[in-house]
Amino acid sequence: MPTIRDVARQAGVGVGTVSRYFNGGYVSEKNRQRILSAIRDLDYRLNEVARTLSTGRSWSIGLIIPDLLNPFYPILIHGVEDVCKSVGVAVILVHTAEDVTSLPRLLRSVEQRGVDAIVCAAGKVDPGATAIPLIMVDRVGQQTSFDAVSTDHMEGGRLAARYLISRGHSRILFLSVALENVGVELRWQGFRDALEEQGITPMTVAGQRMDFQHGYHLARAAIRDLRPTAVFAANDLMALGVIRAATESGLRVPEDLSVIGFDGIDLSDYVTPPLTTVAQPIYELGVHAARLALSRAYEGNNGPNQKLKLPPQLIVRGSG
Amino acid sequence: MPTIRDVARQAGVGVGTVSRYFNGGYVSEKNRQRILSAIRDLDYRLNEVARTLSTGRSWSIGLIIPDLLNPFYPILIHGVEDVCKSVGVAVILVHTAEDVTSLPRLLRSVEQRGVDAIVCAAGKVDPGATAIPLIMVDRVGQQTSFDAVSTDHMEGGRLAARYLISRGHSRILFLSVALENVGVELRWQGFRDALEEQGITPMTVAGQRMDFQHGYHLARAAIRDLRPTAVFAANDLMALGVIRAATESGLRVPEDLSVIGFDGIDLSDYVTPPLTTVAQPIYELGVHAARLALSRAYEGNNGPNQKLKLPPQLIVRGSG
DNA sequence: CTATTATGTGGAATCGGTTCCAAAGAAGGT
DNA sequence: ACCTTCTTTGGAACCGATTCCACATAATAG
Repeated sequence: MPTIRDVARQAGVGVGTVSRYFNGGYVSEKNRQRILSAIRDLDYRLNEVARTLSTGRSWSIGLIIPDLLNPFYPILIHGVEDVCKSVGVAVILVHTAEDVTSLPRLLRSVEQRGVDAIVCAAGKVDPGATAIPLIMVDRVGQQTSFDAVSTDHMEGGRLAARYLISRGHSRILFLSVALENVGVELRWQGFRDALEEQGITPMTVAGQRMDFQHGYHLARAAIRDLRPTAVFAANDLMALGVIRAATESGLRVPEDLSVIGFDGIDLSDYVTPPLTTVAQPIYELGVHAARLALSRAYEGNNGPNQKLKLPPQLIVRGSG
Repeated sequence: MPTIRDVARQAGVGVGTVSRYFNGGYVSEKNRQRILSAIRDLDYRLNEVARTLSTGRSWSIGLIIPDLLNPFYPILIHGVEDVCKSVGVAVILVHTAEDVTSLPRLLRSVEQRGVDAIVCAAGKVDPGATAIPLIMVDRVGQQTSFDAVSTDHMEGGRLAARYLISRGHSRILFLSVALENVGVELRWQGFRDALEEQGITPMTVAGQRMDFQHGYHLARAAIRDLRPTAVFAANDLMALGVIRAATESGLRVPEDLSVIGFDGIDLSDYVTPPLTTVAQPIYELGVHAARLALSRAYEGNNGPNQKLKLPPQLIVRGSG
C-alpha cells in the first residue's frame, strides 16, 4: 500500500502539499496535476485510520440497535443512514441482540473504535457512559443527562384506549413484556389511565420477549382464560401472534376479537386482516436522532440536552 | 483522554511494559499491579484507532447489505455476527439500499476504514475491487475470483416446480425482478427447466423491486390478464403481495390460487394463510461466510477460492 | 563456577496521516 | 525602490499505539 510520502516523492513535492491537495489549502495548478497523476500511477488511497488518529475525527457515528429481527429497527436505521449519508458520515451499526448486560461494554468498545458520536436505541445507559455525544432514541426514560428522541408513547396508549372504547369494548387485554422497556411502560400507563377514566379496568399479561411467538402463546392462554373482546398488543409483532391465536381458537378478527398493535411496521399492512395499529414515526425518529448526533459532533452544539417527542398516529385497518 | 504514556508515567514503568501488559508478554507481578491501578486512577482506555494503525489489524470485518427492509438480511446479519462475536471481532454494517452504482465506492470506503475482511451480500463486484479478503454471499455468480457462499438456487427452483406439478398445476406464473440478481435468475432457470421437462411452459412477469408492493401490483395485473392457477414468487415479500392481490380479487388461497415463495423468512409463517415457501438456510449462509472471512483474515488461509452451496428446503404450509 | 536460558525492562523507531512554522516568490500599493 | 499581503512550499513534530533491540537479572544446567 502506497503512503502519502510515496505520492509526494512520485510527484516531486512535499508531503504537506499532498495533504493540502486532499484537505483544501494552497496548491498550485501545476502541482495539483502532478499529484493527481501520481495518485493514479500508484493507485493511492487515503488511509482513514491514520487520518482519524491524527485529526481526532473519524466522520462516523455508532448506532446501537437492540433487535434486528424486529422490522421496527431497520426503518429507524434507514432514517439515521439517510441523514448521515447526505453529509458523508458513515454509520457503524452495533447489535446487542437485546442483551442489556453487554451494553456498557459495547458502548465503550464502539467509542474506542473512534466514532464521533453514538445513537443508542438499546435502552437505559449510565450517565457519563461515554466521553462523546450520546443520543438516546426510542427507549427513552426520565434521564435528563442525554439528548433523547422518542414517540409520545403515553399518547399512543391513549389513542388505542379511546379507539377501543369508541368501538364499545370493555373486556380489554393489554399484552405486555416483562423486560424493562420504558416505551411499553408508558404505553401501558396512557392506555390504562384513559380506560379507567371511563370506568374500565383493563387486564394484562406479560411475556419474556416482544415477538410473534410470545404474542401467540400469551394470546392463546389469555383467550381461553380471560375471554377478552379486544387486545392491545405492546407491538405489531405480538399483535400478529394474537391474530394467529385467535384464528386458531376459532375466533374471527375483528368480529369476535379486536386486535390492535403498536409501531406501524410495514409488515402490519401485509397480513390478512391488515392490522389496526398505533404507528410511530419510526423513520423520523431516526432522522431526528441522527441530526442531533451530527450537530453535537460536528457543529460544536453543546447546549442543554434536548428532548424531542414525536406524535404517534392511529391507523385503522381491518383487525380492530 | 490519557494515553499509554500517561499510564506508564503514573505507574513508574516504560511504555513498552504497559503495552506488554495489554498484549501479553513479560510483565512482573509487581508492575502488573502498579499498571492496573494507574489504569484505574486515570480511567484509561486503549485507543483502538492507534492500535489499528500500528498493527495493521482492526479485528473488525465489513458486512455489505443491499436491503435492510427485507427481513432476509437481518437473519443473515445475525449469522455473521454470532460467529464474529464469539471471537471478539466487530462487524461493521454497511447498507447500499440496493444502489449498485455506489457499491465500488462503498467497498473502497469500508476498506479504507481499516476492516480486515469484507463479506458482501450486495451483488456483483469487480475482481480486484479490494486488497483485503472479500467473501461473496447469497448473490453469487460464476465469478471464480472470490470466495462465495450461497444457496443452491437452481435446486430451489426445481423444488418449487416439482411441488406445483405434484399438485396438478399447469397455468403457472413466475414473479420475477428486472434487476440483475443472480439468485433469482438461477431460481428461474431451475424452475423453468423442471417444468418444461413435464411439457409445461411457465409464464413470467417482472417488476422493479422485490418487495410487497411490487408483488401486489404485478399479481393484480397478472391475475386479471393471465389467469394462473399457481404463482411462484421470486421471494417471500412478493409472495405476500400476491396473497393480498388474490384475496382482493376474490380468489381463495390456496383453493383458487396456489402461492409459493422463496427465502423462508419468519414473517412468512405469521400471515394467514401461512406461506408455502422454499426456505434458504439464511442464518447458515451468514455463519459460513463469516467463518471464511475470519479464516482468510486471521488464519493465514490463502488457499484457492472456495465455493459453498447450501441446500434449500421446501416448507409446505397453507398457501400452496 | 560459568554458560545458557528464561524473565523482565525502557525507550527509540514506526505506522500513515495532519498541522504548524519558517521561508520564499509574486503581486499590488505608494 | 520598499513594504505589505497573498500564495505556495517542504519538512519536522505530532496523534497513540506496537515492536524491536539492547540490556539486566534470575534460574537452571553442565
